[in-house]
Amino acid sequence: MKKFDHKKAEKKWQEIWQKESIYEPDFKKAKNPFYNLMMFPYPSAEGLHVGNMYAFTGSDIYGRLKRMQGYDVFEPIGLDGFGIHSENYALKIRKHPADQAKVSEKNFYRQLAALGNGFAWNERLETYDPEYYKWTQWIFIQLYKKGLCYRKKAAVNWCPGCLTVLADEQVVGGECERCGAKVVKKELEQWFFKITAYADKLLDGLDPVRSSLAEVRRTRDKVASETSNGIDWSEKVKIAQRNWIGKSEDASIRFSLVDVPGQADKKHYVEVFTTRPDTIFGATFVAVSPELAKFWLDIGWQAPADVKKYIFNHQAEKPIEAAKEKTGVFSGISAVNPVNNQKIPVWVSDYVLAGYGTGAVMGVPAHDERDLEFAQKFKLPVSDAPLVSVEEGIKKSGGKKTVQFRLRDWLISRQRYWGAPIPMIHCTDCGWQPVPEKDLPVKLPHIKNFRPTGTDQSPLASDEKFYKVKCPKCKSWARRETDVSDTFLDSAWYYLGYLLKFENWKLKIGNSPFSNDIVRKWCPVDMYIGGAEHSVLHLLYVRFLAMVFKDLGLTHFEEPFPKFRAHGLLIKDGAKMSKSKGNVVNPDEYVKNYGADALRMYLMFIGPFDQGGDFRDSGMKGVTRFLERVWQLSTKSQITNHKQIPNYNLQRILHKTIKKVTEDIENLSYNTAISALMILLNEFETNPNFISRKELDIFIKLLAPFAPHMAEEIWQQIRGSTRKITRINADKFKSIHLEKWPKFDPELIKEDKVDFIVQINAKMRAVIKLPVGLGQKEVEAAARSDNNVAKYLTAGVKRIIFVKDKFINFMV
RNA sequence: GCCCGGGUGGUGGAAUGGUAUACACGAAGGACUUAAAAUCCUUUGACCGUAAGGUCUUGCGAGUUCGAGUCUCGCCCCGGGCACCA
Repeated sequence: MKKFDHKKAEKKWQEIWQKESIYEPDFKKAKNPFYNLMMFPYPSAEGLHVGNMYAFTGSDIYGRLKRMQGYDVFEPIGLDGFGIHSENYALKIRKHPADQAKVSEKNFYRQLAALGNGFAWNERLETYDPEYYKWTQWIFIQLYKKGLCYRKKAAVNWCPGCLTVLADEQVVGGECERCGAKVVKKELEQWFFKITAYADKLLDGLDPVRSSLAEVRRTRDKVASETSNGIDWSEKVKIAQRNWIGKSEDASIRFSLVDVPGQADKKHYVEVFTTRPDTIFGATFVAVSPELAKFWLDIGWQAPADVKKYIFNHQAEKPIEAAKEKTGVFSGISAVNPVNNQKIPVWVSDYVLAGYGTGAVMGVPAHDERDLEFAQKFKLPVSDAPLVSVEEGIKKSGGKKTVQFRLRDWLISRQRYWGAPIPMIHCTDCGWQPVPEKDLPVKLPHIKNFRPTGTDQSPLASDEKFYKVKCPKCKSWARRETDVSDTFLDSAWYYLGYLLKFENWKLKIGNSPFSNDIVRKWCPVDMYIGGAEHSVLHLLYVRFLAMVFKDLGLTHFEEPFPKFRAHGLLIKDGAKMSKSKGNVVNPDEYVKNYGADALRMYLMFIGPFDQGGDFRDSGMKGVTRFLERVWQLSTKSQITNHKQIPNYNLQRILHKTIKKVTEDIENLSYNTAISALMILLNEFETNPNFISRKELDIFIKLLAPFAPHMAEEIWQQIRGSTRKITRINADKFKSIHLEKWPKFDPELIKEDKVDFIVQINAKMRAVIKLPVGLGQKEVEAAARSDNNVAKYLTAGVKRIIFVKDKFINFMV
């Protein structure tokens, strides 16, 4: 028997699928639209990572099930090609990012095509395409006009590696998410998106309490997803977002200040911020952040020299570090505790965070570890004053309840080259003006010197042709903003971008691009799959923008992804894959040697999709064997002979498998779905004479989402000559991937006999086969007649526990 | 420190409170072959036993239950996230 030629078959079907557009939904006429989205990759020049393939395959299998279940599935693909990551690589290999993008794009699409996924290639997009970033810029302007985008001088995160500022979300453990350099704080004026204005909404959408989905359901044209309790997301990711937004209810309490040089006592005050107003009687000092102290200096405080020095030392660039040794200095000022009129010292200390609460805390060493540590270091008293209730603490101190969020506004500007230019113009007379929408896109010029400057200026600041423009308002000379926007802005709306691409980018600026029928029909996204590492980056930004779009009347939905599932991480031989370890798996090699189908199946068989798995070369063998056995069985001549001998047992296993595979794919439990297919194949092989074409057809359909090429090859071979198909007879060709997904017959699944477990004192002593539905008496009799059981039942039976069709337990 | 996941054979991993170790890899033995690869068959948690059968076993220790990998409590270890957020 001839072996399956995966190279030939994969190439052939990929071409035919594309020619026949079998994965292109009819956007306008589709009756059951299903938007199956996978996080698009940034095209690293090293090529597609096996981790990408793992994620894409998982998403594709789900999409293929839905397609066969009769949905009009839209599974788009694109490249998140703008941004620091791609640019850093271009810098490293001394190539212009725009040139490198072309190379990466070609390579990536080639690799993606080789996977055999059901991508809608016509709608593919790249974020660096001017047609795309025209709308990225348009979105920026809409936020600006709505007052959700502003410029502010602030202590921001500066990456000395990437030579640009970063958003809080992009600083991981004090290091740059991209290059790993230690991030420092720098005082700079930057563009921000006011994501904090949506903090409450972002939080509420996660929770079952106030379901924003109810609203979606009312307004959405297509069938609402089955979720009724907030968004249906992996709990892990919801928790991460909840923590990142970090809502807490606190109190702010006013302490009047005394001993301020040259000022009357109690003329000034400080607001301290606390979650523990119940501990206020134990306050023995007040601590303020250096930043707040600096503000006091600015408004006229005559501080002692050492205090000034301390404050200024803490304004400089400094690395973000976790829990270091606390430092501080006594300010000379004292504060009065409003509950007992005690005079306590005010310290300036770097353990107080400027950006959270009021930038001042009351030190209660008896009830707070950090306060205690500080008090011990500086020999401050520790009071044993008793606790009161929270309410009493607030009431007696005259404090007020406040709500705090940990979430900060989204820093959107970058001092880099490879991004969408921020569409703003600064005029000395008129101030900041958005670029008129008709002038979009502001094209990124192809400049020679694209290297980051290391200053607070982007490389574009050296291109006069770019920045020297007329003010849109007064027409006098003005300066264009030369920073570009964060890559995460590109990816925060791409799911809508695919739908604009369907219209060939033809929408005119001035009309709302997102409120058309197509968006109404296809959004929100039905199933979103991606990495959990984006829990507080991408996934938060997308939700934020979706809410803004809704409020601007651009779209009809608030949550872009009612259903999201995070996939796990792939490791190699027990260790994380990394370039430095040299253990990164390149899918090309495996696709070439084993075939895309085999690699797909192996990746999915390796472990639970949401938990990831350990890639071992030895594991490829199992699925390769399996597929070859499927091929051999399917191409055996007698099966095509319509010979059918009724075999009840085989039917039962077949229908059980339909049920299991269907449910497992729905739950993304691909590993167990595959094992069910293996069990069925084993069964087929032991009963080769009982299989007719009907059984084989069902099996091949169940296999189709996992091994799309081989399934198609078998399907078409059974139905006639493949030679004809190669020439494509469009009238006759019907892909297996558009066939109906098999349904199981509940009657056929029912067992007529059952393995009855017989226990004596909860220890299993026998398994006896009995017809289903027997009562306790019959089972007891059958059990007693078993020799091994009988020998334990010589003494009297005290009690019998009986569960129908399952087990019987004799207590002796 | 806090919040999530995990811990099951030699390995990856299965198990609605009811036969623990499905499926696969690996290994051992056999068939085919001049030989090897490939393929096929058998065995494969540990221990005792010729066998029938028995005992033990899901990180550790308790508990609930007729019955616990699964539920509860207390630990230990691994992975991930947050972290001077008052």
